[in-house]
Amino acid sequence: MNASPKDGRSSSSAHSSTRESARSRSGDALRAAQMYYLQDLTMNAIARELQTSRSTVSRLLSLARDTGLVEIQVNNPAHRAPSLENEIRRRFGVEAHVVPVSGTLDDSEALDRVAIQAARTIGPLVDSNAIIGVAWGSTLSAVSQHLTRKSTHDSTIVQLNGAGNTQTTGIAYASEILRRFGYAYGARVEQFPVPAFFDHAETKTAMWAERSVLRILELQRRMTMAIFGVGSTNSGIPSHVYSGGYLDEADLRMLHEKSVVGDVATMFFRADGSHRDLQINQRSTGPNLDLLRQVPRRICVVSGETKISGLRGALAAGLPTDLILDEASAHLLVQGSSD
Amino acid sequence: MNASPKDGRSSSSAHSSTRESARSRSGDALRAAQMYYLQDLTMNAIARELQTSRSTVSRLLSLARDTGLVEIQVNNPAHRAPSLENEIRRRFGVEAHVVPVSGTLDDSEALDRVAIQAARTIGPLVDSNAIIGVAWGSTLSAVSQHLTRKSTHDSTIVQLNGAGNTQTTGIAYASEILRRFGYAYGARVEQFPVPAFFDHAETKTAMWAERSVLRILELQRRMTMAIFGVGSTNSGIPSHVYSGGYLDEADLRMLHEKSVVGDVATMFFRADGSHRDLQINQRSTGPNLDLLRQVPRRICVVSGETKISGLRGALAAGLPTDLILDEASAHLLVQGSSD
DNA sequence: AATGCTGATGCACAGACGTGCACACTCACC
DNA sequence: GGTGAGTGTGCACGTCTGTGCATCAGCATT
Repeated sequence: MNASPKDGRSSSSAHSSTRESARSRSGDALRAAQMYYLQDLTMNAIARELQTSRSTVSRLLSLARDTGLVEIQVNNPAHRAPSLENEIRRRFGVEAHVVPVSGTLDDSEALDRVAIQAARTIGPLVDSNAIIGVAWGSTLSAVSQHLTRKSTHDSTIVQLNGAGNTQTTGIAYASEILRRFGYAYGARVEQFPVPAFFDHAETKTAMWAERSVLRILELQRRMTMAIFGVGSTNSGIPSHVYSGGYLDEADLRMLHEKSVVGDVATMFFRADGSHRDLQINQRSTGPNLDLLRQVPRRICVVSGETKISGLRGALAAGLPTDLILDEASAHLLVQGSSD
Repeated sequence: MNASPKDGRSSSSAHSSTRESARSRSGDALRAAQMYYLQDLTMNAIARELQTSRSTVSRLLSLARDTGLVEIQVNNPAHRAPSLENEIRRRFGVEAHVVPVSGTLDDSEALDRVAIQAARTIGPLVDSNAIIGVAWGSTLSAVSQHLTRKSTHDSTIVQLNGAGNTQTTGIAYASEILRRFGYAYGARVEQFPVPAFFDHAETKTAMWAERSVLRILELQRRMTMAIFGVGSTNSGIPSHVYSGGYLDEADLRMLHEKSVVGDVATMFFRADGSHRDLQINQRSTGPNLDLLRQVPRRICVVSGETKISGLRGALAAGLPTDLILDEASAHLLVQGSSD
């Protein structure tokens, strides 16, 4: 990053012990973080030692947090009674992270809180040399806004499915989502410049032979992690995909007729997880679900009870390995399904 | 712990979705911690959701921290310029954790801050099924007072060397140190009820064949981690060992004559790390240093510039794998030794 | 030299936080 | 049934912390 060459002037002859060890902003941030979080000094005390003002220390500390210098983990001791997490793991075979939210919140606020916690949960899982597939949609957009930075080497963010669409332009936000991920983890960003759905399956076939597309597909094949939400057909507030002009009337009718319950990255499935025979998936640019299932870590973020039926389908299809969802939905999930 | 059966009174009849999921104190602590550290809510907001007062939330949060529910790490990005840590690793082959302290602190305060940070650094390294050897002395005493709890299964704390001594009684604190470690990590504590030094090497030989002693030695052989300070002969403030009545005049003279620079767990060594020919070690109850070197993780905590020469010896002898020390000492350490 | 721009700083204030204290409740023992 | 120890709670207070604002230094452009 900012390779400030100010270190050359080590000098200061025999400066007893204070000595300007990396007197850079981030160096100070590290020292401040150690003193604050590891030695329990107050910001005032730190300011004195760093010879600066208390408010600067406050800012240094938020820098340290935002920058990933400080990592705060909340570990859920697995050995608690029949916690929701355990229950979900037992029934669906996925690692669950239940986000506590009081039931009386409006949807967008709940989404926001799930997103914050999701972002912080994902952080520690990101490694160097990772290839991270990222979908788009309101959930992922919210998550992307709360990522904390963590510098990695040689990581790549790759778009899971096309976002193109004739009607709205607002969908430039797909690339915005990717950009945020890339920024947070210091990773290359690989967009997937295709529409969400082709009009004709043949076009897809043709495009899938193009080298520009093949490069993306190859990256997707090598993904080490995938992050996505779910769409749900019966959602009260329909997902982007269902209302944003991606699908026409006929498509929607067809989804209903074929008992589709939801989608992940614009690949649709039924309640039992079946999907291979759905024609529309041959026009979708999302990842082949069989391929997706081979990604070592597949994180699904869900907020809102209306998405439950879509989520059930995704679970039946074995798509996620990790599930981050709000408490109310978690309750519904375990209630609705028999043991 | 306190299995308070107070849950029976669920009350509030059909409370829509709040629902008393594990409405125990530590359950609330977990929820509060998630909301505070993962969702950035204020304590007030959390209090509302948990239907309690803000001050209770404050207390829940400190419980969560003390209890190890919340873990705060400060990671030092290795890829910074010639940091002290890197320099020490390169020269001495140990992982260094330099504790920032302004040079103008009195010794006991510096020790305290090194100890706090040491305690927090050690925490994440402790695992289940660990066997942790712990020495005693002023440094370890300070560290033991700041350990944060972390529940483990089936771990053991084993005393590294005897603490018995005819003169002072205050040495009951050796067991106090162990007790604190045991409490913090939920581990069994195995004391080593022998004097620090035998008067006659033969007594040690005899004792070392006793089954009670063999049990401890066997545990020591299987240690997964050892934690110790260093003693330094030229220390201005002499370590306990050198002043507490463990050694007589003749012993001290001998240490000087043989060019002993310090000790770890009452096993002495010279500046070059040599120790096998020191007679006194045959009367000491500390662990054979060759054996100590086989422990996978060996953490040495040092505060105070007077201990540098002892520390140099310990490094020459290859005793620590990890070194936690204050900044001033770290500077001295790298300065004094040629590249 | 004057200019505007960017980013860091300190000040001051409002809001958030930790903690001593008094009180209420539970449980165990008399 | 009474009583006392132990524990958890809310209140109130003083301290600690985040942040808008004005300022200033550094730097590039005119």
